[in-house]
Amino acid sequence: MKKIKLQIANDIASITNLDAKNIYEYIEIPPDSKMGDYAFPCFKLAKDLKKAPPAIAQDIKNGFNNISNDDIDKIEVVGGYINFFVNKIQCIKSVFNDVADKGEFYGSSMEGKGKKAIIEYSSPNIAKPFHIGHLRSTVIGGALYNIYKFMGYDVVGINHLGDWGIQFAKVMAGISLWKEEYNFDVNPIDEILKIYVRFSNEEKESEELTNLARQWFIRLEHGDEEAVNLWTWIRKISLESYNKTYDLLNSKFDSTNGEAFYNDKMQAIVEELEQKNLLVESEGAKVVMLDKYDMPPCIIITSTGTTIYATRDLAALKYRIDTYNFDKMVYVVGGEQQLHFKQFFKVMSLMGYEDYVKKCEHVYFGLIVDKNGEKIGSRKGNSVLLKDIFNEAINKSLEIIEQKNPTLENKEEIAKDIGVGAIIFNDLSNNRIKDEIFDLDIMLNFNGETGPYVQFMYVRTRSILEKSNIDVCDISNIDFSLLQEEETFEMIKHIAKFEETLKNALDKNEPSILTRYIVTLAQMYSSFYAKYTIMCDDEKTRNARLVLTKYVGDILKKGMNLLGMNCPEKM
RNA sequence: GGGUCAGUAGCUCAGUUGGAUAGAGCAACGGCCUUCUAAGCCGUGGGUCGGGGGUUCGAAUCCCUCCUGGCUCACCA
Repeated sequence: MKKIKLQIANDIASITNLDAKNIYEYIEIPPDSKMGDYAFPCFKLAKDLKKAPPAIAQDIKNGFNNISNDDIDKIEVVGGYINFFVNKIQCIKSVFNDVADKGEFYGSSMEGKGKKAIIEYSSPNIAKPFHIGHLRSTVIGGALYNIYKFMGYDVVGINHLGDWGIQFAKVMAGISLWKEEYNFDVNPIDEILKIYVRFSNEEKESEELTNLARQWFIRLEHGDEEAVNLWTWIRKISLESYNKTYDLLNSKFDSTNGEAFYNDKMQAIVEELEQKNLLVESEGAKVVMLDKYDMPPCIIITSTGTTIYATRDLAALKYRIDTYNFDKMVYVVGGEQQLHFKQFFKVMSLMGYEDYVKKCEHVYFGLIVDKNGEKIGSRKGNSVLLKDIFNEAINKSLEIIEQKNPTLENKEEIAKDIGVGAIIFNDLSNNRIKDEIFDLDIMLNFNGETGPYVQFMYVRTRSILEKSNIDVCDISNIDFSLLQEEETFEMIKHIAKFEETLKNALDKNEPSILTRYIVTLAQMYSSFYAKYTIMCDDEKTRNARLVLTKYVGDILKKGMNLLGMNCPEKM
């Protein structure tokens, strides 16, 4: 398909003596396929050629009379548009050959070859259990990780754990005060959360508690043995609990170097800032003034002498520059932190790392809100733990399976794929910048643009293929003219857009582009399935439809896997 | 108040970077199971693209202005 568009661009270019690249950019797809497969609007040429658009269109059409192009069946002029009708059989043939050639790599490209991308995502504060606020970064980052990899990048996924800082010290202070009142044997991470919540509440009444937490953090930064031991213990049990969730979400990290990892690298950054005359004292803290850039100061050392997240982000980026020499550095962090990233990027630029800062991008996203549009947070005590949400989703899926398909084997495993997949899919189905409404009933609805719907369509394709005994890998005998019906051809055109879709999703760091692509494909296949009998009596037609079924299934599966979803073979 | 993101059908959102008659899903209503999974399909209704101005062959899209909402504005991350 791409080749056909390119050919049209070249032909128009040779007729008009214009640059083929620009022409290619102008070519668009008509709103209705009855109007053609490609269209070239001539309005943009009107000024240069000093002619009315319809006349230009007619001229170009006439020009095509002298060019032989087997891929094009018909050319029509409508107003200022030239509409091209491609030869369907040629087109189907080229798509099928392309899919067959590339196999499981269909849709990938060489775009990222030889390039290194770092994706920082998930990055929870591990002194607390995994709650709903951590979901988006984990899911969006995970999808980007997979997509970058598929597009040929050498990817480093970093879980920049929040295992340092005053927050962590609050938990430590809380434990030191109240450890006798809690039992850490059974479910230590839950007890730690209770302590954190209690500390946060009591802190509002007592400044002493805040001071105590600061003391603990100072001790930790100075390597005090008791503090370090306590820190090590909290980190270990937190990670154990986190890994259970990461397993469910298929999250993969190449590094879990969190903030603590940079503890011994921050002194160097502070010194470098001092050397470059960027640090000033203000209200007892050491800061970089950014008023020239219309931003508040960036705090590097607090008035109590400890570091802060900006310090750690600076040290981390410096370390990554030295260690990885990346081509792209993507921070998957919530939109609340936009100012922080702008500040920290600016400071890094001022230090002379502008070339690297240009390769950095803060990929942010909206909040998760409940049905009433209220933010779901962990501070007000209405904390929603991710493991509880997953359990609820999985249980609901199981109930539905019991209802719809009680004889299914391996129900628990499948319910897990459906429940977790529904949550991932929901998270990735809207533009990531918008707030996400978290409503399990909507995402588990099997009708509509949901994870279960897409999974079900995939299962259908597998179910049919299982019944057939033909070798669907061999397309040498397929009669492509049997797939020319309107909707079928539309679906094949959609298949041809897979690579473009992935490239787009990558360029914009926007997994929802892929999600919507998959939904559309699933819908198209579902209509196809309802309208035509795939296992029909005519062998040639059956074979053609089966091959198409296989390709659709493969792409659906690939797409879901890239998003981080599992896909059951039966459901 | 400053910064920033957003405002499209009753609800949740798309809209190919300025193109042809603004599209999906949910919800509502009406059809379709004796055939490959009805966990599905088909159809109907539903719009001042937040308001107003401007730019031009052409605007949901670009510029200006106003209105509304989210996030954020130095020692939490």
